[in-house]
Amino acid sequence: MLDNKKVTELLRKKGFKVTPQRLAIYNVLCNTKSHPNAEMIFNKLQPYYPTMSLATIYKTVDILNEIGLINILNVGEDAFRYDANMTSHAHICCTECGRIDDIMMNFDNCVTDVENQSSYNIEKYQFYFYGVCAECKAKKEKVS
Amino acid sequence: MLDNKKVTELLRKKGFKVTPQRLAIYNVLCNTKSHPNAEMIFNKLQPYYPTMSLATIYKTVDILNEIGLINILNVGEDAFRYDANMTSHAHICCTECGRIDDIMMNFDNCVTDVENQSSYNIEKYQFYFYGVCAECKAKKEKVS
DNA sequence: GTATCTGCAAATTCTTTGCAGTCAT
DNA sequence: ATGACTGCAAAGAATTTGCAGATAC
Repeated sequence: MLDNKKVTELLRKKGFKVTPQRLAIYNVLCNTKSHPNAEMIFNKLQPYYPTMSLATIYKTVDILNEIGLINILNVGEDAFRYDANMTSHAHICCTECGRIDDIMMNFDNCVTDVENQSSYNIEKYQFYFYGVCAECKAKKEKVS
Repeated sequence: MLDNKKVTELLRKKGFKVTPQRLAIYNVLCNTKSHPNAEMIFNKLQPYYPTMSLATIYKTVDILNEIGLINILNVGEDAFRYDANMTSHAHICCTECGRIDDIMMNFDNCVTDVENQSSYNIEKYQFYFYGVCAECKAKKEKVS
């Protein structure tokens, strides 16, 4: 969740150019909690950057991921989702409506355990929980 | 990891027919630890079922997943991977060579914590760790 | 000024679908 | 006997690639 000035510095330091598109895409990700996929980012920016293409979004999220500004999520859908929240946390997906929420919980002790048990050097992790969210639970009860 | 007799019973009970292809695909998954994708399963069965198509594999893994015999994994590659090990465990992926290993560790206490913190009913979870495996670590050291 | 970037279109790749013939029950 | 299944080919969908013109530096 860096401001444009910091993002600019970081992009330059890593050898990438700073373009309005790149800043805009990162800002979309900073200002949402919905973990959008490429198309959702595209739709959000459509009014402001009507000529922007999906290819630019894909190229940009790759760069943002490479320089450590965002994470790429795989919840099991056909499309990837993107997240600018880089603090250690997990995700929980509703199997009914598809929403994805953050679980702001730290699992670093799990990482230590796993590193001790395996022969890997662990760089990062992704935890996904699946279940029915409160809203969908309520809806289901109303029906039955 | 059920035997053919138990798989047969389960398929019938859930209203699916029992075919040699279905048993063969499940058996491939039971007899490997490499978490194959559809194409790998296809290649493995090619000598024995030379006319089997990828479509059959995709349809079958969907059914096996639906009746609780396998899990579908998304490690972040382009293709899904399949796992017949249904005991609670996590996966660790080597970012160098792409291998996927099991972490036979139980994370049920995390599930309880998350269920308490969120308003979800949790049905299942997937934990993915990413890092460099022992073999790739050794290779890298030799080069430098 | 020049190397990189954007945006378009085409290509690629994994997965799904429709359908005719086959098989399980 | 019949409803479900297989296998083929074609379709679908997300992502990547190639390239010409535009832009950051």
